[in-house]
Amino acid sequence: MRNLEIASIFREIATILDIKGENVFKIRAYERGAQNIEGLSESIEKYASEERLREIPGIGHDLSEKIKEYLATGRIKSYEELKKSIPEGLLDILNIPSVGPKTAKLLYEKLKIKSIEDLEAAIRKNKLAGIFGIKDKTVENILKGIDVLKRGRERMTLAQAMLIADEFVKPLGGLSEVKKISVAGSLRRQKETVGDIDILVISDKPKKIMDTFVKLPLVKDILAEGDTKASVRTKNDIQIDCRVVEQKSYGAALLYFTGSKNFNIKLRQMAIKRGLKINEYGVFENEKFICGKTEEEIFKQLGLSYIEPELREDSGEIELAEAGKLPHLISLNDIRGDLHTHSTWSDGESSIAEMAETAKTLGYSYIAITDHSESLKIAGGLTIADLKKKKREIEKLNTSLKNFRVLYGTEVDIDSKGNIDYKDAVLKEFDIVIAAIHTGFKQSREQLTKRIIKACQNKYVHIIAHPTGKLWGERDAYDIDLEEILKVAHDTNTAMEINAFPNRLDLNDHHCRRAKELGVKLSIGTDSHSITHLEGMKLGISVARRGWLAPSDVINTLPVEELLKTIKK
DNA sequence: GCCGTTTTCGGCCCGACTGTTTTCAGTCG
Repeated sequence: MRNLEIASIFREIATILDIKGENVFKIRAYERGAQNIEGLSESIEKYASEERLREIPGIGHDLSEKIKEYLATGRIKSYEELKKSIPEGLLDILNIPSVGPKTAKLLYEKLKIKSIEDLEAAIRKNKLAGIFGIKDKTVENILKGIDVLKRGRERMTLAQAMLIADEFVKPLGGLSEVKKISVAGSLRRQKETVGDIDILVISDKPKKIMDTFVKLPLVKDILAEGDTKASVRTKNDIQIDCRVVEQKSYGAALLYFTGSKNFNIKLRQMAIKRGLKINEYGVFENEKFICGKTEEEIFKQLGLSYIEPELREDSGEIELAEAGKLPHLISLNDIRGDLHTHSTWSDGESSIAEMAETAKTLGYSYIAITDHSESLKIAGGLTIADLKKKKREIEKLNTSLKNFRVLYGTEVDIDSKGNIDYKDAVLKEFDIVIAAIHTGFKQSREQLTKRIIKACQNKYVHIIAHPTGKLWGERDAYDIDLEEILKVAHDTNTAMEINAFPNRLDLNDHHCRRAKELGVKLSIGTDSHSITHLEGMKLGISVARRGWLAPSDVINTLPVEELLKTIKK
């Protein structure tokens, strides 16, 4: 899987061409190629070996030749030469907000500035001031930009973004001048990480909205403030953009502001073919306003069925919408139970009864209590004696619960050789067994893959939990051949988990889509360690929706009897 | 560099805000 390597090379080529002042469409062609390669759910090697590279949108003759060259030789000659044509550090300068290719080129040509360090030194010596087109304000913005870059804010997780967005949406939404307010951008598309937060407001008094927005308590800096659009940076260095439009443009603005960028471009191209123009104010024929109040009417105007925000990536959904064949996406209401939770028996903070009670209030009809297994001492893994007591507790609880069932489960450890922590005789007592890797993350790709495959092949393992082990901001995914694992999962009727815990979200959307293509069943579990975590299901749902999953792809949409029948091997 | 139901050349999404050179290029989304 060298998709990301190739995508990042194409992106870098685009950047270098940009600095060199090449044709903007050529630059865009490389960016588009990179984007589409990143979005593939199969490995680029597979496309190459099947002579299908040019089926990838945006990959034509030249780019496909470069991909083949890279796969064969490990390098791309023209790229190496291109790199030599500009100083190495110059690319870093482009990462500074407010500094683009034109400025970078100017700085290099006039002052021989080749790196961020050079740039800082030049500013200290007051050398920038003499350059045509650069004055105090520009220098100030560059300095601010360098500061932001150095603090290196990463993208935030979806859960964090939701919380921060609330801090802006609630106070703004309370204004009498606000008719409607909505988050947009990658947050509305429910991406697993969010770069900045976009807020759309409908109002006839944009000035009042702008004034209030830039003065909210969380705001540290105002990056830009116009009549209908403003950008601020919060105290925790997050950029928030706010845009105000009139009611009649709500749908058009929401569509535009939600993106993705490629999705918008595709829609606007479709509009042009129909003699129409789309912008954030509406759909226009010449200068005549056609529609724009709702997203639905704009899609309809283009001959498309409604496309859910989570699907808007230009990765095939537009074509399906044209044919009226979009998948019916799963939603939170479809979930009938949580299949991954912990109780006070291991490292959870709530009792089984408390967990069950809360699950009931969420409208579920079952919950699996899947405490850790014996070898995971640090998380209070259960001994065989513990298991007997826990099972009795669950049986007793189940006799008193109406229309609800607690499933006797375990999250059993897969050891470094791929063995399951409990013996088969113990495993077969459980209603549901999920298996997971908690140690030995640094093993080779072969070893790790083998371990998980061996777990799939165990007759009593129903689900593999958090299959890639990724922890956002803490730990990268461990190196596994997921494609191979998914194939075995399919053959052994083992479900793969979407772990809904806020900093896991593992599998991701691409993995889900691939799993679905291969006919692998998915399970969404919250990995709750207290009753307060159970509501995290919505994050798992967001991954599933972005992964094109329908209710029928996810086992915990089934009634309990059917669920147990389905998972049986 | 890509692409084609206005096809193999001539297009390529569209607009807000900023700083500055005061009419517009650069940057960003």
